[in-house]
Amino acid sequence: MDIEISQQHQDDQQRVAIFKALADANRLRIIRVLYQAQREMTCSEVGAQLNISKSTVSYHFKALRLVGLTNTRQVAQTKYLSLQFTTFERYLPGFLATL
Amino acid sequence: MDIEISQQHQDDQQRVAIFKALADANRLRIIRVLYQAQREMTCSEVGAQLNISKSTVSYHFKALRLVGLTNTRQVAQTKYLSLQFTTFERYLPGFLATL
DNA sequence: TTTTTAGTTCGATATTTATCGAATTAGAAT
DNA sequence: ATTCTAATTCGATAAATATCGAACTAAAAA
Repeated sequence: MDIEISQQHQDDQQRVAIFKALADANRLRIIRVLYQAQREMTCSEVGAQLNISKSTVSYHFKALRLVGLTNTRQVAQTKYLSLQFTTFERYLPGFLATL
Repeated sequence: MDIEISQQHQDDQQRVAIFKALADANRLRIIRVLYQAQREMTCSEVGAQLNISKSTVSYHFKALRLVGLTNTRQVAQTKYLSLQFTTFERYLPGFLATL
């Protein structure tokens, strides 16, 4: 019983973190761009497309990555971002399709 | 085209508001309690169950109501809260089942 | 080796937010 | 009319967050 409760509590921590990550217009835009492009994108690319400073984009990229909503693949100094679909499936099944 | 973009933007405003509303452990607990109870609940009732002060519960109730995640039915000075399923369906289909 | 490029981190700032107890409102019950 | 009950609002406070430009790091290119 205690185990179940604390498990639920832990899941809530993760849910809160994920919702926080999604509760920002720029991060939603980043997710949409990635979803619609159906491919990886770099920091600069997203920054240019959405007209946000590179430091801010970097900040948001990190926020998304930290809660497991995105993946990073690094090639030299360039980082490619993509959606981590399993996280969406698990915590927000059907959400991406609503974008 | 502009119409579609601004429509998308407006939807994002709503999405951000909804995610903000869900990005709080106490509000998630309130939603779970309402979902599992499968019935309306009052401010006091929820406050007692979750051990939160009544002013804080009232604050959270309002937050949930303002973004359309819950309904209120008032009887005299007592307010009964319930989930607004249509909002969940529209913006977070399948989410409630993950709780 | 110098210069360019991609991204991160830092410092500063302004805004938002969660929380509580106290005061308040409005209705119910005595 | 007084008292009790349910909920909201207020004031204060502490914590989190988004943003930018500037400084920095590390790798690629020249």
